Amino acid sequence: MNELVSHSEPKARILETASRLFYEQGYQATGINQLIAEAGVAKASFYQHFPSKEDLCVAYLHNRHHDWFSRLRKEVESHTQPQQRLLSLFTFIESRMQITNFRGCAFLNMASEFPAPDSRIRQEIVDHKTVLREYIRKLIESYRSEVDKPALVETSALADTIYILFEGAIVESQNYRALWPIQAARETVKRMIQ
Amino acid sequence: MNELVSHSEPKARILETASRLFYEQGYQATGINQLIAEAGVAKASFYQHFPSKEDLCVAYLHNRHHDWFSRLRKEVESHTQPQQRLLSLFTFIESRMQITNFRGCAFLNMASEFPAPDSRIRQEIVDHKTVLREYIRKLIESYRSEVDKPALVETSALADTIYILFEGAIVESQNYRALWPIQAARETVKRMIQ
Amino acid sequence: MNELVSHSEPKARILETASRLFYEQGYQATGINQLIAEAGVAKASFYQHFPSKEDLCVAYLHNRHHDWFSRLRKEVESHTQPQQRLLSLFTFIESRMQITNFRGCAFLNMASEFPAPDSRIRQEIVDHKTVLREYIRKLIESYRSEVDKPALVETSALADTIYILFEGAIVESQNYRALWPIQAARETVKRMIQ
Amino acid sequence: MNELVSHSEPKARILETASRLFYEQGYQATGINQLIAEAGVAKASFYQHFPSKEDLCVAYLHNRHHDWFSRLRKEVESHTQPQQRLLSLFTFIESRMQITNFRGCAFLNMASEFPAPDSRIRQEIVDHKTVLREYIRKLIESYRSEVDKPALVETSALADTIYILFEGAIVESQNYRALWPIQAARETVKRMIQ
DNA sequence: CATGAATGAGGGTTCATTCAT
DNA sequence: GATGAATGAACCCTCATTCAT
Repeated sequence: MNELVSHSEPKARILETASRLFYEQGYQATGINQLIAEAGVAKASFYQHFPSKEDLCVAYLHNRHHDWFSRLRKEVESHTQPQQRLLSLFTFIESRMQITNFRGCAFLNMASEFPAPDSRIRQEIVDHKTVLREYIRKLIESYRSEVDKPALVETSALADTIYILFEGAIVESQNYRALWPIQAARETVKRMIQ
Repeated sequence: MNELVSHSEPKARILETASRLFYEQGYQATGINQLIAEAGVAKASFYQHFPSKEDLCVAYLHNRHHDWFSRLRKEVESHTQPQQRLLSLFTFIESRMQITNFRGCAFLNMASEFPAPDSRIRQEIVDHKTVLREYIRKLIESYRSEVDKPALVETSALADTIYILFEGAIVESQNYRALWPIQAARETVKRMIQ
Repeated sequence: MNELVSHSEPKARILETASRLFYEQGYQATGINQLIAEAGVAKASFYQHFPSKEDLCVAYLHNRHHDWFSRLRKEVESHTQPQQRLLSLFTFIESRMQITNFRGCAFLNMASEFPAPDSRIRQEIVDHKTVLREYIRKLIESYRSEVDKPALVETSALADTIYILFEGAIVESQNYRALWPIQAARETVKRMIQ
Repeated sequence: MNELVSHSEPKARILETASRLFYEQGYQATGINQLIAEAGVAKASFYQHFPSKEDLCVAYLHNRHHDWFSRLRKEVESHTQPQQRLLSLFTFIESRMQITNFRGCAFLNMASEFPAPDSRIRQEIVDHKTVLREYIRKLIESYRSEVDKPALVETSALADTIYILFEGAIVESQNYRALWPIQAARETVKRMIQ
């Protein structure tokens, strides 16, 4: 076996390699040949595990959704105060953006390459964002149930505002390759919930 | 000449066609062959006007920047009240998203396909967003100079918040193929500047 | 076990499936993967029963020869008059062409895909046709021994004429997807043996 | 330029090579890689001239139809007596079978590989055979208008019989790699028209 | 005896670019 | 200045076969 490649199972190696390449280079810029070369797998082996490149992409997004969310939850749940929990959303992506060299959101990037609205890939992306939006809404609910502060806006409206700030912060951090958009969004949220 | 093709100059036809295809399909998904076929131009003619596909992309972004901004300014300047001007940012993209079938921001979409930070393409994108960010900052300054309201946050902080809401609203409207993210952002801004 | 798959023995299932697919699609157009999938057999199991695709093809032709001939004999032997027996050759293929949606002769079709003259596959085909030719010759002999009619041509010459008409009728029925070539050949034979 | 290849135009070289390979090996057995290698043409050049392998096949059949027919006509028209003209049909294929090493009819062979009845390829094949059938019918008409012999069967019936004998002779000559089927068919026709 | 994973070679097709005219 | 033919590299995918279990 090629000693330069991981000794994990082929299917796992393919998914790991795809996760890296799709994220770093994009979907279309990543060819099957590069993918199998870096995964150390024969071409037909790849297609035994994934019927098509698109199927691999769906698996990648599905996998990434769980990875990313478990990381996010871990970060959020390391805090106990509702306000801190909300703010940790931004601390989390601040850290992620640095680690990923400001590549941004894997899901939004993928959506840019898939204009057709009804593809399975777009569905995975919407599903991911829907879960995130709901997660933020629940953090707001917890905050409001614990913190005694007059509500100027409805919970769901506040949640969507924070969700949109969160998303905007990611794409602008990616664009400028800088952390100020995330920090600005966090400060705005801090004022909203203090 | 193909009668289905515009009679404008070849270079202009190429740029018009590229604008449509790059935006609707993405950069990588648009091949040179499709481009010259739909532009009604010979292949060598194309390469005489644009040394490479990447050069065409730069020209496309440059061109689009001016188009988009002139449209935005026209919309904003159709209002006189500072608050209305600010809110018209969101009215504008609400309209644009519907017209473009929720394809989102041409610049952010392109950035997703170009991870390399130092490319001319990324530079065009950053330039565009920098101008937009500054434009919003100036709208805030006008608002604050005309409206007598105690400032809770600095002008530049408010400007960045609105800028990030603006960007987040676009990407989420694109993602969900819905207008609620734009409307939610606008309502948030409305509360901030009342 | 896949309930859609027959419960016969694996080897028999493979042969049944191959008979259908090779005949309907052709040899080259039928992949091993499709074959084992539709037969409900594992890939390695397939290669245990048939060392290669070509071996399977030989078995298919061998098998088909016996099937086809037993059907033909049954049809022919349902008649007692020598003339009727001869004409039933054409009635038989008229019926077969309709049942098989005008796919034609399995052996001639296979020969088209195997130009190399010395292959085992070509040998199977020649063997089949040789038996058929001999069968027709014997039908002629029976006819001549029973029917008292002056012979204008030698028995073997008449037999070959009918054999060639038979073969020509099949390929042209296949070509035009029509029965008239078979009917025309039968009428010609009828005149020859009246 | 590769000195081993003809100096004719690329498109012509492709068609010549395809004519040889499709006929000798079959359609499916001939890969694009082999084709372009033997034609001495780059892959993309091939696709500039022929949008697909199927298109090349259609062009091949069309081309072959004209070649084959002009050869046949030349042979037939070298005779003046109607009977000789008819019999020269068989002399012609007797010669052709030897030249082509008993590869048989390019059109019938191709039909074996294309079961789908509505393909353009099948249409080319049917068109070819329809022209041939009509040609034979006209030869019969000429014969009957010139030769004073009581007609036992209708002209069209006789024409179809000879057509079917012609076709049967080709496929059986191909099968046995022998000339006797053609000679047998010719003798039969000779008796019918003497 | 049966299996599913793995393979190298090749399938047909398209890519962005260059060249001779 | 404009053209269409030609190119090598790469595209995604499937082939018949083998091997370890």
